[in-house]
Amino acid sequence: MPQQTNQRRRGAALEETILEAAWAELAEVGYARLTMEGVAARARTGKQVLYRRWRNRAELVVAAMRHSTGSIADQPPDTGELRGDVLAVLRRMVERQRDIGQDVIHGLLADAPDLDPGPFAIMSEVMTGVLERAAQRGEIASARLSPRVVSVATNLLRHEIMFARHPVSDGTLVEIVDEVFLPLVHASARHGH
Amino acid sequence: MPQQTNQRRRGAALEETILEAAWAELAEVGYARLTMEGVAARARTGKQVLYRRWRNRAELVVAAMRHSTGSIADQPPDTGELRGDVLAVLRRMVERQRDIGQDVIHGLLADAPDLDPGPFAIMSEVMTGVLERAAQRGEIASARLSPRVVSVATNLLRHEIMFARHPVSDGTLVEIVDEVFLPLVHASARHGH
DNA sequence: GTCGATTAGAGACGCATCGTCTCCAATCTG
DNA sequence: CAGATTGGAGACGATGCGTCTCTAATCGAC
Repeated sequence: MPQQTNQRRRGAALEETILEAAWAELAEVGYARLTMEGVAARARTGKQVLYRRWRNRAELVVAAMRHSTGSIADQPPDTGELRGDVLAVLRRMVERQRDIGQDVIHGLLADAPDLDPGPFAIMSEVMTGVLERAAQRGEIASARLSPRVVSVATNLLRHEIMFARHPVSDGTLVEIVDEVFLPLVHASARHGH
Repeated sequence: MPQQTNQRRRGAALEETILEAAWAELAEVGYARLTMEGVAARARTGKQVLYRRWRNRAELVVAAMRHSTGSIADQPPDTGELRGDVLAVLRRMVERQRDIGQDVIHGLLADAPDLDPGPFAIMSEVMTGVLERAAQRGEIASARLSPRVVSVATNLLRHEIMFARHPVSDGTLVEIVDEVFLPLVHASARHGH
């Protein structure tokens, strides 16, 4: 008779299982109905094991998101053209929204108002990079724009994502870029800095 | 011995009491910890009376908000100048945010994703009015701007309200108006919409 | 005014989930 | 091998949900 080791998981391996269980649960029942007991059951472990690692649902979900989706900053776009780059960034945000789900964003905002704002601020940096490359190509006079202008496209899109009832359409992205972002970039050039 | 009528409240009077109780509860414990039992207790009535009128917490809170705060559309600003009018609108939004509380907005978004979007769309109309009056004064060439541009200031502010950890500063409003909204309005004029 | 219809006031109920706690056994460390 | 750590499982009290039930106050029709 083969030795029936129970193969009890621990440490990192266990953590991985839990985060994947949380991610699956999120996809299946959504944030509002995700429960600690549900995740524990799916991961075949006890609640205590979850609470040992994360203080609450919000923290667990944030960890699961980090584990299962990459950062947009990882692969900056490079289409060789400012407009294409900006659109690419926005499209990636929309894609990410689809993966994560609107209800998760709403839920996290409600549950964890003191959430780390880092992941939001990072879009500013991505846009700064895009603009700098456009300036190097000579597409725009200078990348020295007001931070407000730099982040206007990503902020408008985030607003759209928060309040729209349907997935944000590509047409919306094009509007944001062509009617708001690019005109502002060019207007700034005209008036110096 | 005076007749001791119990003065049992009904109908509109009772409803008023409840909405005020909900509003007070909201101010005292916030949305996340507002409970139906709490509101009922404060209004000295039973839960059933609440559930007879509103299907859930979110609906009750929305009703309480409507009852206790006016609409921004009620008194359109008139400073005689486009910039002043837009700033006045944004300031009123901030004021309203202060009255209502960020956590209420987050909570409602999470609890009632199918919330009536009317109250949001209305800001677009307010801005349209402001722009039309500016056009009549001859301040701008035409009020026929892209809807995206018309609502850019209010949308950016709403984004700020959603994600900012502190009350939105007046400086932020000025930035939105001077660095984004007005440049866009003028740029549109140049290219003739 | 009397009388039925309505609905306020109060709270019990069953359910779900929270976050804590307890227990035993599997696994790791030395 | 022995002791320490941690996983697996679930009981526990607390809380609040939304429903239901019961009595009594009030209303409207006559």
